[in-house]
Amino acid sequence: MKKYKFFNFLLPFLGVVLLTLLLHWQKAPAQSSSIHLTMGNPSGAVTNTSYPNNYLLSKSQYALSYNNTTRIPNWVSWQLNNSWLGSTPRQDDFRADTSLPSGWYQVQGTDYQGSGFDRGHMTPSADRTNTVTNNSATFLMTNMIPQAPDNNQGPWANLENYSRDLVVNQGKELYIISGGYGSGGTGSNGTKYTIANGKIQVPARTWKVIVVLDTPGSGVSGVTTNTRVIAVDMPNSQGIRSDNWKTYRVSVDSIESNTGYNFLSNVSTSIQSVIEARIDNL
DNA sequence: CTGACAATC
DNA sequence: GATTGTCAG
Repeated sequence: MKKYKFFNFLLPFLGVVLLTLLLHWQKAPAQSSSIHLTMGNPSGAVTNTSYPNNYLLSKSQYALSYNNTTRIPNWVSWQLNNSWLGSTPRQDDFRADTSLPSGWYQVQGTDYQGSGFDRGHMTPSADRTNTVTNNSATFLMTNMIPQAPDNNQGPWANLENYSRDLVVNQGKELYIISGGYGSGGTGSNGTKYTIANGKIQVPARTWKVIVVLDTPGSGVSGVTTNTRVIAVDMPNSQGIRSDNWKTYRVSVDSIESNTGYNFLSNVSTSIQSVIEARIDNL
């Protein structure tokens, strides 16, 4: 009898503990737990097949909003710091992303062949060289957009190299978001609006937003009105190969108005309004 | 000139 | 795997 009385005494406490755990478990999926979405979720993407054109794919290596109409990501977002970098060689295993919801077309590793467009990485292979698994993940076709070779291998690649330099040689931590917008690009076989028999759309422009944190690990609170933000918007076209990426710098505000996305939404609006209006000039 | 990175065939 | 091209050191 004594034992039962003791249990009755404990019951309310047990109830509170269980309820607290339950609430936490329910809340967990709702928030963007991904480190790659530290600065925000630009389109409010959710992992819900009711929104096939803004479907959140959250991987340990990066997060993205997939568009099942264009068959390319709306945006891809990833963290870049020293811990992601190592000596793993490029895996080159371009392949379909089988994690897409069943019934959706899966862009094949071969779908860009003969199109005149590169399978342009959003999260670069060279930004994930710490393990074979992480490098290989960048070759999933959901991380690709059809990119004009002169864009991808020219100023776009140079900005990627510059970004890694900020991490390796200046100790920065970056939060990067990139994608395309508009319709119709000019690749090595001319202007196209779609490739792969109309299955995949070709964007007219490619854009990128890079938040440069002086203190790795400082997160959103490391962002001040002095924080450097590099944003670029360049044509998805041939003929720009030898252009300096710096000539394509714009404000985050201009990319927001062209894409309809809201960047850095986890940063206080008073800081956002300053750093999103500024055009990088370093 | 070489190595790293972006690719294609 | 071989080849092409750019860039940084």
